[in-house]
Amino acid sequence: MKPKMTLKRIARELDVSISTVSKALKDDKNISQETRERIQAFAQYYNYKPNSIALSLKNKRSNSIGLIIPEIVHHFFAKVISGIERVANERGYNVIIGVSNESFSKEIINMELLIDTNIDGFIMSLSKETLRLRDYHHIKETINQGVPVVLFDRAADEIHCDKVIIDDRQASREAVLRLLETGCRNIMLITTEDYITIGRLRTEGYMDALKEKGIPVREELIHRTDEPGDDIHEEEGLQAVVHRTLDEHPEIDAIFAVNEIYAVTALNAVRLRGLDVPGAFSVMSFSDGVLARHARPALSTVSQHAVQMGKEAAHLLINRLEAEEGQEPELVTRVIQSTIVERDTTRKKVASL
Amino acid sequence: MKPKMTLKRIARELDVSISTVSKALKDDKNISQETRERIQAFAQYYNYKPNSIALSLKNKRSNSIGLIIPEIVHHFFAKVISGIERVANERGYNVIIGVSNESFSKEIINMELLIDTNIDGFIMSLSKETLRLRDYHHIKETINQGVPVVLFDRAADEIHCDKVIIDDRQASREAVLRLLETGCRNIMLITTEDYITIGRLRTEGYMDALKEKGIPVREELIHRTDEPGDDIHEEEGLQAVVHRTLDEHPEIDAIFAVNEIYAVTALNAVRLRGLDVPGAFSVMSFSDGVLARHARPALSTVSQHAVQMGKEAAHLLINRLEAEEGQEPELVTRVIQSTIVERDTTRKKVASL
DNA sequence: CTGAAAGCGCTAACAC
DNA sequence: GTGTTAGCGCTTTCAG
Repeated sequence: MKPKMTLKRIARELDVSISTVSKALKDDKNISQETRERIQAFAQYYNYKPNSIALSLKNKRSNSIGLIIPEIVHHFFAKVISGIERVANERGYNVIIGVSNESFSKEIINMELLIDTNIDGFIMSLSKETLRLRDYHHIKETINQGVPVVLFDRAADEIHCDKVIIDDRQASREAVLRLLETGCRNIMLITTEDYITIGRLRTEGYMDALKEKGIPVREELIHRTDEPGDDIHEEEGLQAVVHRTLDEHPEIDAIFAVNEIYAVTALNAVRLRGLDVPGAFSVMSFSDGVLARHARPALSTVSQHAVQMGKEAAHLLINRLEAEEGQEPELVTRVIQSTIVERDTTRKKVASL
Repeated sequence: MKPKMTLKRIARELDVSISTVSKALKDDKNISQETRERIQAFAQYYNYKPNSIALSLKNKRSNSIGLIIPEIVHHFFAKVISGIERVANERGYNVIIGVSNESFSKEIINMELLIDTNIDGFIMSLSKETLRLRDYHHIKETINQGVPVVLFDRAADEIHCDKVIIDDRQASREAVLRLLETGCRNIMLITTEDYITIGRLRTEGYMDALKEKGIPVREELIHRTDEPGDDIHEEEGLQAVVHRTLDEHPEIDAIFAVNEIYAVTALNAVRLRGLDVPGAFSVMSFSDGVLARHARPALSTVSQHAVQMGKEAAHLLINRLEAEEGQEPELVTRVIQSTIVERDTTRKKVASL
């Protein structure tokens, strides 16, 4: 293990002072051409790299950004990370991850851990528990301490910071309109409890679409699953719910689900009943995973452009970090456009209502 | 933004020296009980936290570990990360990620980037290109420089370091044996090119099982897909291959695939032909994703225990990092047990051959 | 043109 | 008991 090259070592070897080396490597014109070249060649040869820790200590910035996500084994978040990681690297930043596991306290602990690591700013998506509790003091404090935060996907109005979200309500509305346009009339909604902002917004979008077309909203056709989140548990439970609902309301001719897992589960239940999808029954879903693509029939979805979301978030944060003192950009909320991907669980658009 | 508490500030406020503060906070008995308490109370009150950058500079270790993975939007890797992240956090380390994107050069760039960040060690899984090129100089050099590396999943014999792998050959053998035991005789194999170590090992396991049961290996039943890796492209291509192969060899009564995507694609092709799964045709696959669980019929798989793999890798690395000088543990290769998860694409075990 | 010195926050050996 | 000092690697101001 050869010891790391440092300014000190170079200085000693070349019999100059440390500061001369430092300047020479910065091509400071105060140093004679000759000395500069000698030092640069030497540094080059020995592959000198400045010690980033020392730089951090000096500059009080680490060029690392903290990323807090609720869950990593999750296509949506994985894709967001990939977007973040890409632009962060391009712009010279490292990404340090913390997983809150949907827990309020773990979210806080992780933030503290990362703050102690001297990250320059945060990109995060709030945990479910945080959203339920509506306790955002840790985030507000962080921002007050001068550490910028960018929220993505799961944000909260109460927190004043840059945000990257999709217009869930609008996207949901469009998806439901699409179902209506292809002739569906009785659309069951599978969503989350309302404390999950995005679930609520998607529910509202569903209602918007119905109202827009003069179709009454029937609470019986709305199922709000509680815990399972987008996790796998309780899949059984959801299947049962679908069966029961379809038993009670045989007029239902479509299901709109706020996430992939719900949708695939529902789709399987529907097909088990021998219903023809998409001939007699349609299914549409929000999604960002592989599940939709590989389900049979392949699931039509509202795609969330997760990677773009990550990129956008990273840019916002880094722009702010690199802004001149007092020149910080205004707080913005970027809305990422979502698009409907028609696959095989919906009919092609035929006539307008 | 209140300025950070530092030893210096505490010292100034309390009118003692910096080192007294430092010692007091460490509860050094050399400092009088009284002074200690006074200082501790003050520090506590102002929420003093040592600056980790300064500590890193002093100790020459950052308590961060670098994680290099080929791809993040991938269930297997996401799960591994989650395992790593969990034990790293427990043991007081941060995880910094770099994604090689299956590229040799990006793998190197990422490693350099992370080394410059002064990470204490690496956990990594080799990119496909690296495996194909068999060029491991960057890793060997890193190890030589005294930065420990733990390889998981995609390792190489040539590299001397701790490894966490699954016994792919053995696991594959068992999976194929299982198919044979449930009465399958003509098993098509969908695998990767041989330069992907794990693909090759799984192919060998397939052969082992056949030989063990006295069944000749027929190259016509083995399909080695080239690029698509476990990515989604070329799915069409694979479907076609399956159809062609089944046309030419109607005696085929099972497919064993080395990953989920291949398997689901094949499964869909098989079902499109009207074959009864698992009645007349079985499908089995390696997997670590959600796809298998949600496919219909749900796919029987060899589960890879990715989370455990991550945990194991993190422990190995941290143990080495924290070993006393000269007391480093022996290099080990941990083999993670894989298990067969019987779902609905295979028949229950009935009789032994 | 070059170098000495201070400082970023912390620790540790060594004085007093 | 407490303080001084040096040092981790680097930048930057100020002298020479």
